Amino acid sequence: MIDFLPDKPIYQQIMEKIFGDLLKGNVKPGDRLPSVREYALEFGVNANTMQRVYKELELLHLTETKRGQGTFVTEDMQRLEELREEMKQTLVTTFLNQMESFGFTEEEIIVQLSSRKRGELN
Amino acid sequence: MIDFLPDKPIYQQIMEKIFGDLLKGNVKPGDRLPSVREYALEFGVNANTMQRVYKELELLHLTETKRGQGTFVTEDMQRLEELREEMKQTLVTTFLNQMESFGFTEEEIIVQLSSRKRGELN
Amino acid sequence: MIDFLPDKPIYQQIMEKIFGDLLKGNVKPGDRLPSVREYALEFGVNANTMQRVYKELELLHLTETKRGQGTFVTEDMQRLEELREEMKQTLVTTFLNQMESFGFTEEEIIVQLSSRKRGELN
Amino acid sequence: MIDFLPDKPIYQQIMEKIFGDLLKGNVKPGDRLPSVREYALEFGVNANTMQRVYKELELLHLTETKRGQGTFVTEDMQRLEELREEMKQTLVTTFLNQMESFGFTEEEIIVQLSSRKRGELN
DNA sequence: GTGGTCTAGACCACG
DNA sequence: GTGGTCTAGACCACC
Repeated sequence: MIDFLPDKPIYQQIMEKIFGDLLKGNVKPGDRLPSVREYALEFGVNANTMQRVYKELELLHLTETKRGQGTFVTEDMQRLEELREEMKQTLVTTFLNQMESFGFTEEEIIVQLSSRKRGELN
Repeated sequence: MIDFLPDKPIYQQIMEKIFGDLLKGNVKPGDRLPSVREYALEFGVNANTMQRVYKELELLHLTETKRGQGTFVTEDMQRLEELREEMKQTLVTTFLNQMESFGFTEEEIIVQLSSRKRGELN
Repeated sequence: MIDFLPDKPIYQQIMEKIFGDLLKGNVKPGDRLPSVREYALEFGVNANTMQRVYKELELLHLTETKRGQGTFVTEDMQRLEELREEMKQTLVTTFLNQMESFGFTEEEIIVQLSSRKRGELN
Repeated sequence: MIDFLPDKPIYQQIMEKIFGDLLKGNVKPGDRLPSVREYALEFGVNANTMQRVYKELELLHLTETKRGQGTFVTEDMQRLEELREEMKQTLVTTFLNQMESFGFTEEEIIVQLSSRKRGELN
């Protein structure tokens, strides 16, 4: 179920997965997340690696940690929406910049996008 | 003119830039590329870094080294086209996978893409 | 009314609050303090946490526990005065050491202190 | 020369020391800081601990790390000044809040401050 | 049981 | 040689 890319820090990949779960609503605001040790087992990583994941999530104000009780998803919906929007813009902007830097035309981009979507979604 | 992202290998960023120049036609097949030292100066990087760039470009068969004469862009147009297509697919696939993993809907993606394009291109 | 700092033990924060009440005279020597359970409810913390608060207060000879009757503020005024003086010195010394370790000049300290006081007190 | 307080993370204490050096001007903007390994030796801590120190300093935009070259003090003097001012305010505010929460009068604070200063500076 | 800190040591990517 | 990642395992503070 979990296979990490070799060229990207594991803790980042886990962060992104949890972040994705948050944005997709799989995890609700206020929910208690699994403990560091539980997640470490589930993902097959060291507890310290998970520790770091939670620390970074907290820096983004996505989670709050309550001493001795666990880690909780922020209830600040606005912050969540902000990050979601920010992420969307960043991904799209980065994508378009890359395409442009490699000289792909707008038409090519559209064609490729739609062909991929057909392949995926139909 | 050159500002490297801190989170990506410099040699890769330079590779991408040269690759982009190739794809965009700024550099023509058969053209002689600047020497390692020239480029190292231009980009303000270590000569070893440029060495690696050229090595990797050669592994992709994008360039050929002629002893004592310098490094030249491949004249194998087909190879160039192959890589161009491959790159296009990779970028688009990666982009869509990311968007999906963060739970963005197809509609959102379209809206964001078109709004960005308007901002950029008009 | 109660919001605990995340980076400091809750039991210490509660201790400081009660200590402050003592020093400010909100609570008089000989007064009976609320029971562990009452305080636990009021502060919204675990009863064990309050237990610890009382234990530490007793170690400081600030309170005395009478079996079956509850916890009472010490009537030893001298002890109270001692602790008050001690606390004052500790706080001031710590403050000055910190300011010094960050290289703030005596003048800066004075200016900042007086500007803050004006803002607060007038 | 270095003795760490037992009740505060070592990495924080080191951070504060370096931060203090920055604010005091012992280290100039643009200066290269000792490497992780050098500092680890000097402070007698693990290299990972120093790694963390540098990471946190970077989050504060106090340092910049150049791949394979080392860690450098930011040249953004404004950022430095900002943090200095912020730190000054935070320390003073925290100090006054604490004194107030323990019921010390303004006069007591002034007396204690000046007596400490005499002890220290004359 | 929870999260947080620290150490020791290995390995990698980069310049 | 530089910083960065990861693991393994110990120990602590808090609830």
